[in-house]
Amino acid sequence: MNATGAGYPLASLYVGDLHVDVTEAMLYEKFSPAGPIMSIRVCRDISTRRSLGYAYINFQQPADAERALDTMNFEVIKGRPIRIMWSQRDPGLRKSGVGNVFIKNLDESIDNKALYDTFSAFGNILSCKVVCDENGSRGYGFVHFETQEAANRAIQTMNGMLLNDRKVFVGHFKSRREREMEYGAKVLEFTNVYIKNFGEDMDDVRLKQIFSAFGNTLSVKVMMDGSGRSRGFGFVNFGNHEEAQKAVAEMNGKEINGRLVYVGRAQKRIERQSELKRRFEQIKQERISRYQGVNLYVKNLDDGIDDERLRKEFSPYGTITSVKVMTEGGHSKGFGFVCFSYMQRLATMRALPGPLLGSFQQPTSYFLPAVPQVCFSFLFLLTYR
DNA sequence: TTTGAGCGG
Repeated sequence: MNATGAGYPLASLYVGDLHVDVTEAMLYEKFSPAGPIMSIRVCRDISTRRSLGYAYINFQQPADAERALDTMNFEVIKGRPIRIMWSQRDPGLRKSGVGNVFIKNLDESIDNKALYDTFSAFGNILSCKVVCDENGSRGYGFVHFETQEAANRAIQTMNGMLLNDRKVFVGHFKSRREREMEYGAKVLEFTNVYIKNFGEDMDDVRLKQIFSAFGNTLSVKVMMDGSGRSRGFGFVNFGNHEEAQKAVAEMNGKEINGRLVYVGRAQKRIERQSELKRRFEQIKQERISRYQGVNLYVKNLDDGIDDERLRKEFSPYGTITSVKVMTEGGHSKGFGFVCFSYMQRLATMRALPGPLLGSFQQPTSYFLPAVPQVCFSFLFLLTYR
């Protein structure tokens, strides 16, 4: 397909992936050798005038535009390879993703041009790119063909082939959403089961005995520490999902070695990491909101002051949710925390001696000699670690 | 390990 194809403006090129500082003048300099140019426009944000990273080059002759596309694609301006396509105002093909191919495990030596040349054997390419960062190729890229047929040919021929000694994956492009859906469907069909809390007295053979009751176990693994002792958890992979599900349904919460065990779908490492992270964030958030503006830091405490005494001294000011004198080796470290319930916050502030009110604005320490044997200083903490 | 962005006057 070329500029004479249906729907293409005759001699207009779309140039994308432009550095924001690229100007019409720079583009003119780059493209004018290909032939007489009618107009060039870098598209800009209407209010800020900042470049949107793409431009149009309108040639007088379609043949010149075609030559520019063939010879100048991926040329570098301001350190960035430009990506040239025919101007195609109908977004249908771009949006549908038909003919879009994803390639991974690319050798770092394969750049945009090499990818383009390799895949153009299968049909007309609308757009092509190797994804890069500051260190060069990230080893994957995209080739968007004009037709599904060309994409199919490319996948059929190239998937699993060696490209500069690396076996590349070539498949239809899938959006993040599609991939998540696929993964979700796979998760629902899990066969691998995770068991924890069965203690040290366990090995593969025994675990297999227990879980064989639910079906055919393809693999059984009790995780061990360096000295060969059970770490209290392991995995059983079943021949099919129904067996795995049955094992979970019947064994979760049951007793093994006198302990209540957890039995559930085994997660991938990535999945588990993200769940742990999420849970940690949630706990942190709860803690912040629980203590926000209500926790008092008390320092300069006499050695004899314990939790009990601290609570007694502060209880006239409101409902205390927790009191803690920090200790080390059984000895007071001379400071601690008193936490009031949120509803008590204002009342607490009003009840505290006048000069102290100022301390709520800034993390300043105040010395309060009026209370016998106990010296207080206050500052409000936003968070409590 | 890695599954995008993108169409004016």
